[in-house]
Amino acid sequence: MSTENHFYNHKKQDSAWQKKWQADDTYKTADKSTKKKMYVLDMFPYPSGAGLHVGHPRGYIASDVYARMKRMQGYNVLHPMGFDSFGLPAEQYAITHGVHPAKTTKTNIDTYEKQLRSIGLSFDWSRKINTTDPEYYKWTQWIFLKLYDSWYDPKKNKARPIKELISILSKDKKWKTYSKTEKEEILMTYRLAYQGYSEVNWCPGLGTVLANDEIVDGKSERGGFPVEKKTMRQWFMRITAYADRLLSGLETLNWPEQIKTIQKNWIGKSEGYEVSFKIVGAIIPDATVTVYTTRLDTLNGVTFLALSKNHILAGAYTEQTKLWLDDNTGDKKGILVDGIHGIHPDTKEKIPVYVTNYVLSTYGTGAVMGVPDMDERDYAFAEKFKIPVKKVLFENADIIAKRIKAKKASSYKIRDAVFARQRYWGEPIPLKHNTDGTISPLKASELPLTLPNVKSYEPTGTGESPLASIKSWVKEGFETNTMPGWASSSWYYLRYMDPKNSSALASSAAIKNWKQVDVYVGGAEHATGHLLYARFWNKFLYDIGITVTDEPFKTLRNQGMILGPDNRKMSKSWGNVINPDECISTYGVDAFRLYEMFIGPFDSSMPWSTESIIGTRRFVDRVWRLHEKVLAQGNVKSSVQVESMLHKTIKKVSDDIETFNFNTAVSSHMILLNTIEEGVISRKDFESFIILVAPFTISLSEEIWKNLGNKTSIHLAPWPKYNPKKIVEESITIGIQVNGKLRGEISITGNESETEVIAKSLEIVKNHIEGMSVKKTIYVKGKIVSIVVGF
RNA sequence: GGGCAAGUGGCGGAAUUGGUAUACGCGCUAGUCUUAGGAACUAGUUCUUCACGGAUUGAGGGUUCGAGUCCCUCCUUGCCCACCA
Repeated sequence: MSTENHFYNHKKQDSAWQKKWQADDTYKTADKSTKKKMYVLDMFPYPSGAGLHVGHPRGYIASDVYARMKRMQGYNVLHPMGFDSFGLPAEQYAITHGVHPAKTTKTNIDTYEKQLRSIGLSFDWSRKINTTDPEYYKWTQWIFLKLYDSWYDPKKNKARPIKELISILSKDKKWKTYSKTEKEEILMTYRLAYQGYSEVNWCPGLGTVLANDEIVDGKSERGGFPVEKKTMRQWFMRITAYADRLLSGLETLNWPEQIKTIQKNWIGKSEGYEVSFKIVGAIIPDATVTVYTTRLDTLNGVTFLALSKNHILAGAYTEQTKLWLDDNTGDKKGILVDGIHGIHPDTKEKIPVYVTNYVLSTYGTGAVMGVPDMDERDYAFAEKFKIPVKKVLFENADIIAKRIKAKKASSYKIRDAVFARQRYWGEPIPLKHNTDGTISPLKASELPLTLPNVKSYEPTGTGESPLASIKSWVKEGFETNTMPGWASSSWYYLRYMDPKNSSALASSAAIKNWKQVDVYVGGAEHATGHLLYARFWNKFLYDIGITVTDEPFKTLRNQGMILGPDNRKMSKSWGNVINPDECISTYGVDAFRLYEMFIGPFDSSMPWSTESIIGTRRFVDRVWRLHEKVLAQGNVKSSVQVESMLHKTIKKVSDDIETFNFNTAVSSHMILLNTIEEGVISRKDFESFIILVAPFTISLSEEIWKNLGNKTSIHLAPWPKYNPKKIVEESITIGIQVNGKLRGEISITGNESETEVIAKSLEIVKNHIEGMSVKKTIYVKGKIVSIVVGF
């Protein structure tokens, strides 16, 4: 026997078939189809200069296996890929190397696309999108303008056009007396995209403002630069308007519970009361401090009021004092507000008022009633400032509320999202600042507002974007901030539905057809960023009649991280990065895909093993040899065990792919192969087996399929059907327990009566029950015999 | 400090959801074959014991005829949020 035929030539097959699939448009998605639709989406990547490591494709291969099975099960599958390419890294590279970000972005996209193609992912590449393409970001800008032109009506619980708000406001006679600027200022407090002056996370190192989720341990996520508080003019997204819907919508989603919990906590809804305390001695007449509390039942124990430094009654402070109060990470700090005191609404006692660092200005009312007897923080503060601690006499909250006229109120942790970066490589915000201070949005027909070229990509350091240094840009009055990274990724799933449309972000027919993403695959790290923002935008687009479902992603699956062989996160600095190109070249794309799926449960993290991948390569070779055997053999029937195992495997693999249990699906393939090698398989059953592995082993299956005489692609062949009648068990062996310990086993067909089985079992384990009496017998059909004995 | 996961051989892990724990794969051991090598094939491989047997799913307790799976206490690891009133 020569050995040559006995190894599968992956290099030849991989490249040949990939060319063929591309030439044949095998994976092209039909815009119109009578088949049921299935939208399977990966979180699109940000193409970095480093290219892919073996951890990245795990999610892509999983979604690909799923999409392939669905295609073979007769669905019209939308499975696209694109690139999220605005953002800091390309810009930082431009600063250090002087290369235009557009150029870097193009190079990186090309590298990524080449790598993704080599993994044989069944994307419809004709739908590829690139967020830095003006034809794409035109629609990101268009959505921004819609948000700018909308307000949230809490009564109708949806977004409405701003002109409808104006007609409501006009009913008030006062409205006409306001100047144009005053009217604009009022409207700005309603717009869903609005400009505000707010304390933000300013990062001098990056020269930009950051969102909360871009800060890790008080430092910027990218670069690790320090972050400080600064009050600046910003664009915001009024995501807080959607807080309740973002919360209730979670219940309708088939998402991992962990992600739902994270979003729930992030939104942070709590129910309580607002209580007003009269203030005596303030300059403002009839001054009150309203606090938010979830524990109105402890009102009796209030001995002080604590205000945040931004509270209207907090007073003016020197820069130094402000800085001192800014630090709210360590000890409790506070200043007694001289000359004023509060009045307890129930007891009418005088209580002192403090400004403290531990009360957040952005939560509740920015003021807290201090109950040192109940609350640890209040106690720590009271102890430090020698404030008396009063023993709480609990009383029903509703009764107190009625008596002191406290209102029920809800509070949320979620904050409006900063929607501006003082950087260059992002979508321009399509607005003009007029000389009178008002703002004019661009018309839809004026979009896209394209990003101009600049000489220097360096941030100005004054908190302005490099765009501020372009005279023509500033002269036109264009906004110099750009959009943050999450803008374009908040709606891209809609663009794939109709990626080349120049008159709408996608045609309403396409959106009606594809509706929403059926299965969305990506990392869990986007729980409070992308996944929340995209839900918010989708809900807004639903309100204005663009999308047809309230939620964008029906089912979500998170992939676990692949660590280096040393169990550490893959990184250049550890030198533990495994490149997929090398794996594919050594073992072939099929062994690589199998191993990525076989390595362990899809959603858990695990180390890459450079030796274990040989196991899936052996599987590939064994299937190849089996196919040679099948081609050589005559017309044979499958052995009973093989046929039975085949049908068990059809059920198991179909179920496992459906539920993303890819590791056990591959394991079932291996068990089936082991069974086939010990028996005989018919040509027809072998075809079923090859189809069953085809979503994993794409080239191998295709080549074998051709050799079996098929003219069309296996990847469009119908998925095998499971026939329960084919599963025959001649006999099964079950255990016999005596007092809970396994003492023997018995072979049964399953047709015996309980008495029969028990009688035989007692005979088998008679040594273990000698001299004792049988107290109880249990027979769980087909599972176990349990005998209880005693003296 | 709060919340959420998870702990099973030398390694990655499986277990029909309360029914014979360690499937599948890697590695390892022995053998077969071969024109060097990486290969392939056959047998074995949780631990302990020459063996009969015994023990075993992070530790301890409980429920049950029966627990990796359910309940309680504790330990360890990972992730998320951290003065949210």
